[in-house]
Amino acid sequence: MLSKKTKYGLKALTYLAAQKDKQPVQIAEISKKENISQKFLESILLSLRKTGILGSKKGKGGGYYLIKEPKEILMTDVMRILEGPIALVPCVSLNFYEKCEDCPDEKTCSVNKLMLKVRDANLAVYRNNTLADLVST
Amino acid sequence: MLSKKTKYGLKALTYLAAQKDKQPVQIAEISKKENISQKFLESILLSLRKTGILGSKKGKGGGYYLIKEPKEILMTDVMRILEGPIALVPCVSLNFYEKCEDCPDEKTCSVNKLMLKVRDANLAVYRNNTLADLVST
DNA sequence: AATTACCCTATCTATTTAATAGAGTAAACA
DNA sequence: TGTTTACTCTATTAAATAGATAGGGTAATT
Repeated sequence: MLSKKTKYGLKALTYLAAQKDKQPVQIAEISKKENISQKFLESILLSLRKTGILGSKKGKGGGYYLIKEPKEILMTDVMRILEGPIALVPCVSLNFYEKCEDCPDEKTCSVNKLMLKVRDANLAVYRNNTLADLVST
Repeated sequence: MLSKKTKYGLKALTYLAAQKDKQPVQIAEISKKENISQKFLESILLSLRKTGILGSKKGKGGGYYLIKEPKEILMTDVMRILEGPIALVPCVSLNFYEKCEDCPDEKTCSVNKLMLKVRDANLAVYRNNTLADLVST
């Protein structure tokens, strides 16, 4: 199941991408328009800023804005920041690889075998989609 | 993240599929060989039996066995039983559809848009893989 | 009839998710 | 320069879920 964090994050990013100008948008505005708890949204936008997806401006007229063009923002990056590893088990993860402690041999492990295919399929989707693809035209 | 329930279930099914004869295999044997808590495994195998994947035999010489040939057992069915809906959000689920309460319009929802593609990609994998594909040769 | 192994219910703990509160800090503008 | 505005951080809490465990009950073989 997709976490609300990811859901909210995607909606917020899409909202920012749909802006005509590149003026900062206040958290309160996004939270209101997209039905998201403001405080929760704060932490989500913060993590997107710290990982280089968003920029922020303080003071009057401040808010959050996209650093790059929507079509330059890959879903692989967004999903890894918001949802964590794309792989469903650590032993098939590209960026967060870990050996399973209970599994004697990855080569013959059926879970590993299936999840490798699942990872590749998901990766293909996330690599072929950018934030621009999520904005309704 | 894949639940341990699914992980254990897949390993148990693979273990059964790898049997030469079709004699029932005891829970204790699978639990020992695959490093799975026996009680937890009991409940997993039970749900697989109730959904028509496994058969069971009681008494001496009893245990669990596959009802169909491994290549007839689709991963779509197995995953739905063990892990639940394949879709990451209910609004794109084929078998468990539900409207999102916080989303005004699915047609313009960016989350819906992305998750639809993710669902299709995952579905393709699960439809093209059977239990036979998980057994190491 | 006794054994074996499935079957069911209930409980418990740890972890994670989601939401909330409150205080602090930095930048913009008058 | 000071006030406003809005971002930033820490901590707390409630709810849900996962995972594991215990113990007893029941049905089918031999």
